[in-house]
Amino acid sequence: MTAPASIKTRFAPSPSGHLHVGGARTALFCWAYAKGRGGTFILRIEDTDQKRSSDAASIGFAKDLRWLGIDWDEGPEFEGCGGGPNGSYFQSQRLPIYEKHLRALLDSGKAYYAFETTEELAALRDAAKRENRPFRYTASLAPARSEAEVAALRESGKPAVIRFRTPPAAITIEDEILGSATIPAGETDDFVICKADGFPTYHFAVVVDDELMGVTHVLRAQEHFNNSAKHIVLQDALGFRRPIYGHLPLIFNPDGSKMSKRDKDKVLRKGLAEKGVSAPPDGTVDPARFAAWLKDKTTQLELEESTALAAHFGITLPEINVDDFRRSGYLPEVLCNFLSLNGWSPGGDLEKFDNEFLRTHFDLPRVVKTPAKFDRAKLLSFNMTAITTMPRDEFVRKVAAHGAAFHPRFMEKLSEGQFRGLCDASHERSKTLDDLFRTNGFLTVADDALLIDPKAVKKVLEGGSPTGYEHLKALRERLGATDDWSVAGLEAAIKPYAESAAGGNLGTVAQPLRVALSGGTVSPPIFDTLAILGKASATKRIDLCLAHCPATL
RNA sequence: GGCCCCAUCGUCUAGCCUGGUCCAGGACACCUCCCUUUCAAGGAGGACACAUGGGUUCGAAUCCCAUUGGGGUCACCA
Repeated sequence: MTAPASIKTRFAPSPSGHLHVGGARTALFCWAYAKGRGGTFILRIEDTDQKRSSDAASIGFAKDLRWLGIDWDEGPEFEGCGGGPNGSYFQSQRLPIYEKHLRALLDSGKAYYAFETTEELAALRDAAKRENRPFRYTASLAPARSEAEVAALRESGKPAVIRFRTPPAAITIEDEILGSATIPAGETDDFVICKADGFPTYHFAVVVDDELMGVTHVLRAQEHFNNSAKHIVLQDALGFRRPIYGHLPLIFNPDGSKMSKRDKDKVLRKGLAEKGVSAPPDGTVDPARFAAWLKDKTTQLELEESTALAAHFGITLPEINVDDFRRSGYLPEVLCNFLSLNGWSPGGDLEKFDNEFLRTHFDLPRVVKTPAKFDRAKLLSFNMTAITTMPRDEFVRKVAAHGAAFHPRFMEKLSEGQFRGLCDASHERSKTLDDLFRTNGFLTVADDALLIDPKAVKKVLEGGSPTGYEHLKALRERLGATDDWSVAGLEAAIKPYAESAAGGNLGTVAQPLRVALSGGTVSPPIFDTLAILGKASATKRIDLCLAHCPATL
């Protein structure tokens, strides 16, 4: 067979925490590259670090990937994706495979046991640093031992790692995105390929799996660039093929810092400080844990804890992970589109496209070499365009699904008719699927529990001539006599009043109403707000508001 | 610090490979005005970049070199 082997890419996350947007973009590009060329896309779980990996994280990754519209041909089985002849796709379940190849390297003298403890290595590194020279581990650092001595040490149970005997030669990495780069001899040291706990290191597992799974193209973040040198020497030693490499530019925060969960902690600390919070509300975080966290800025809360705290205090945490963006009401297709634009472009002026377009157009030469700063404002703009241009029914459907998932209490309190009315009033002003829930809390509080912003009272109700209260009182009479509470009916009832009492300036009469109904100066258009609330609730709110007005009226 | 990589508006980028059509295009953000029922949105304008210095060339954003700046990496984490 001389036909070119079909293309095979893989996304290989380590299942700790949540799927980061950077990882999502890597997955997207790997997926698009393979699928656009009739190839195969693999999802492989790199769980060789026992301490950090969790099943929950693996499932979370799979879910996030599916939400983004990414499917995999081989990998863990999830919602119809995965399976395949090269399993297991969990590295922790492939230990015998790694051991076999480790054995071969050991037997041929290309790898050796090393017995230094973590502390000893740290001391060596420190010493090197003091002398201002780089530390590189080589076999010559360890005392010369005969085979029998090594065997005896092994026998005694002394912890040992296996190191690769890196050949003393320069290594050239051919990269489809960056071009080729040569790492000088001696830069790559005798790195560890098997840890003391018997698990292979990332370097070893990746090389073995990519070979065995038939991976032809390795697309990964640029932070792995130097690792490729290690992988190449390993491939040579094991007699493996060399895949084609492509290292993708990194994605940073606008200030150039790394996007990490630390960012959430920072915002949360700041928000809590501004609000003067010194103890956690019940049901959010354990008080002792909270106190410890507050004291030590280097520690971080669990994601669930910070999310609960932020929700309680109305603090908006920066989105970092894919599920953060989902929670915030971004559309998956928009996130994919925007992520693709960070590091790749189809050329020309086109920038709005879907995954199908990406699949058929993505290529390596057009990947940019420079790191990108993640611009949420532009993402938000894309999201709004997508939302406001979708059909109304689709919007209602998506908002309802979002509400069911993230705002069940809100959904319960609204009737179907009210919800539909709210959607009609909010569609064209929604930047996210979450906006409507965040900004219309006044709809779900009891009429007599509505808090009115004092600043709004002062400005809108007490101010003006006639005052807002006076308008409100007049409006209350008209509304009481109105039975048609449709948006059009309400408009017909109120507009004439605005004509006669405010010279046609609807704003003058709408704002007092808005404050009485919503407690603040921002709400959906006033006729919609009235209609959604309904006559009973709206008139009650106005009455309650009027009851608080100064006696001078 | 060693090694590797990179360098166009504030940001994401087009153009660069195959020098002239680029006094550098688009998008988001920003500014001004208009519209307006709050918040948004919308309409019309506007400001804004080839990091610097040397070459090569009739001609350079595009090719070469240096400087500066940025990033990555130097783990029994991936």
